[in-house]
Amino acid sequence: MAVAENGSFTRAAEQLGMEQPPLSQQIKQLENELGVLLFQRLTRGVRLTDIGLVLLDQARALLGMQQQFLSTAQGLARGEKGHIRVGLAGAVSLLPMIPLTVRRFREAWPDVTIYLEESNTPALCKALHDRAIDIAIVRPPVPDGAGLLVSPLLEEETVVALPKGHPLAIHPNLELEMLADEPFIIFPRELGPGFHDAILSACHNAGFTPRMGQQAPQIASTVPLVAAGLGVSVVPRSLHQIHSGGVTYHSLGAKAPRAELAIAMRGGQHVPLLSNFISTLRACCRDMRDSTVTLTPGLPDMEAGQAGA
Amino acid sequence: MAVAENGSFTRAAEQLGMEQPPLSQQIKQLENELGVLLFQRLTRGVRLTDIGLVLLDQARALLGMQQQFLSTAQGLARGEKGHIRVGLAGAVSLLPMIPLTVRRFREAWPDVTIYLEESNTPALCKALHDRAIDIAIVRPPVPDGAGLLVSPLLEEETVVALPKGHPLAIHPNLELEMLADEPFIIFPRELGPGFHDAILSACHNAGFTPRMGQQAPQIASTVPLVAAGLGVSVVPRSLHQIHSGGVTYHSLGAKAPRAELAIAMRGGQHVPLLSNFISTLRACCRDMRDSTVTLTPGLPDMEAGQAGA
DNA sequence: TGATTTCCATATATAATTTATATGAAAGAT
DNA sequence: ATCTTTCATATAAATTATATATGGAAATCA
Repeated sequence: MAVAENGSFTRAAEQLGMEQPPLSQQIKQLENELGVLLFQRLTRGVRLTDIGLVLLDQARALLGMQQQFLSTAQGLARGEKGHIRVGLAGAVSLLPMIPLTVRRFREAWPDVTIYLEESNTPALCKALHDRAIDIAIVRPPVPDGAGLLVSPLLEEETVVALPKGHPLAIHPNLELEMLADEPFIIFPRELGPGFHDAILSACHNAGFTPRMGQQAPQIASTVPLVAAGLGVSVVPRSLHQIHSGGVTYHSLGAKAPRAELAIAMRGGQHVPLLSNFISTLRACCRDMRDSTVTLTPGLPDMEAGQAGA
Repeated sequence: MAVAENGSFTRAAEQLGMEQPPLSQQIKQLENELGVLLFQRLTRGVRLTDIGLVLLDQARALLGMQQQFLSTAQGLARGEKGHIRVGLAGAVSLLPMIPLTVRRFREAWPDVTIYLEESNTPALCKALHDRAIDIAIVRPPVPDGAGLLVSPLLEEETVVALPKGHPLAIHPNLELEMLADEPFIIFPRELGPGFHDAILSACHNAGFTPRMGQQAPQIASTVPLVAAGLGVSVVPRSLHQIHSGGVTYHSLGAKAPRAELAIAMRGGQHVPLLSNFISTLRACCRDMRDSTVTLTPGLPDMEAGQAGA
C-alpha cells in the first residue's frame, strides 16, 4: 500500500522507516507468492498494474479489518467496548440501586451494552457456568461445584407483609414471635435456599416453627398471595414497592432474618468490563444506604393502594 | 484459532505441524501485544476467556478475508475472476464476431464480467490511457504518444450505400469511379482518421476527389443520411444490418477502400484476462471469416426493408 | 552528446526473529 | 504414591528480515 501510494519504492521505504532494498525484496516475494505482478517498474518510479489496483482495494479493506481487530481488543482490555449480561435473583430488580447502577454505568461507559435478566439463584449459577450471563446478583449460598467467584454485596432488611385488615396490621412494628400462629406464605427452598433457611431459623430462634401455608412460585409472588389473605410472609424490604391489591408492610425487631445478596461471576479471568460494573454497583449500594436510611427510619410499613395507574 | 478449536496447545501445535513451545510463546506474545488474556490455562488444556471468545469471531472473519484476498489474487493470475471493459469503435458492434466473442467468453470464464461500450477511436485511446477501459477494438491508426499496444485484427470490406431509387442502384456491383459526381456523406476525420483517409485515397486512386456532402456525426449515422437522400457513402460492410428507411448496399471492386480494425490495450502488463479475451476474439474472427465468405460471396447488396419489425 | 541524477535490482553481511530440543513444574489419573 | 498429561521456560539452531554497498538503465541537464 505504501508503494502504491508513493509510486516509488524509495519514497515508500522512507515513509515506512526502512531502506529501499528490503522493501523491493518484500514486494518481489509478495508478487511471487500471489503469482501476480503488482507493479510495473518504470524508469522513474513504479506504477500499479491493473491487477495490483484491484488487489490494493482488497488490501486496504484487509488492513482496515485488522486495525478494527486491534481496536476491539484494546476496547475489551480497557473495558470500554462490548456487552455485559447481568442476571438478577428474585425481587432484586426492585432494589433501587439496580436502576441507579445501570444509569451510572451507561453514563460512564456509553459503548457498553447492558442486558438484564431475572431468574432464581440456582438457574443464574447455571447460566453463569454456561456463559449465558457474565455476572449475577444472587441470594447465597451458591452451589459449590460451579467454580464461581462469590462476594457479599449487601444484607437487605426483611419486613412482614400482612393482608389488609389483618388484626396485627395495627402495629407499625412487629416481633417475629407474634406471627407464630399465622400461615406463612413462602417460596420453594430451591429458588433461594439461603434466604429460605434464614427465615426458618429466625423463626426457630424466636421460639416457633412457622405453619407453612400456600407456596409461592417466586419470591416476588408471595405478595399477591398475602394480599389474597392466604397468610403472612417475611419478604425483602424492597418488595414494599409492590402494592398488589392491599398489603401492609411492618418492620421487624432485632430477630428479623436478613436477606443476603452477593455478586457471583466466573473466576479465573480478568474482565475489565466486569470490574467496572462491580465498582459502579458497590458505589451505588454505598450511596443508597447513606441516603435511604434517613428516608424511612421509623415507618417501613405503608398502606397499599390499588394497582390502578 | 487452532488453540481455541483444540482446547490445547499440544494438539493445536500438532495440527499446525509445529512444536508446542513455540506455539505457547506465540500466543503469549499475542496476548502481550493485545494487552488481553486470551486463554485460561487450566491444568488439563486451555480454555478461551470471555474476551478471547469475542476476539475469536473477529479473527475468523479476518482470516476469511485474507483467504478471499489470496483467492482473488489467484483468480486474477489465472484470468478466472474479475471484469473486463471493452471499448468498441464506431459500428464495430455490428460485426457478428462481437456477440459471438462475448457469448463464447462468458461460457469459458463465467466468473468474468464483460462491459461493452461504444465510442470513437480517439476517445477509446484516451479511455484506455485513463484506465476507464481495458481493451478496445479501434480503427487505426491510434495516436502514438499514449504508449498503447496495437495489433491488427481484421480488414473489413466496404460497400456503397445508395438511397433507395438512386439511378446507380440498379447495379448490384459498382466501381468507385461511378460515384465521382455524387455527394459523399462521411463522418468527421477526427472520429476515425485511418478509415477516413482510406476512403479518400481510394477515391483519388480511382481518379477523382469526392464531393463532400453532409457530415455524419458518427460512422453508423451515415446510413440514415443516405436514406434521406443527402448523398452516397462508403461504409463498412457490417453496416448492411442497418436498414434505416430505405438504403441499398452495393459491393465495390478491387479499388474498394478497406476498413481496418485493430486491438488496442495498455502495454507493459500481463493480464491473463485480456490474453484470454484476445484469443477468444481472434478465434471468433477466424471462424466467422471461414463461414461468412461462403454466405454472401456474390450478393453483398440487399434491398432495405422498412425498419418496422 | 556526454555527464549527472534518479531509482530499482542484486549481492553480501549482519541483526532479529522464529523454531526446535531439552527440561521443569503442577495437577489429574492409575 | 507413582505415572501421565500439559503448559512454561531456557537454550541452541535455523530461518528470516534488514542494512550496506554497488550496479545498471533511463531520464535530465549542461
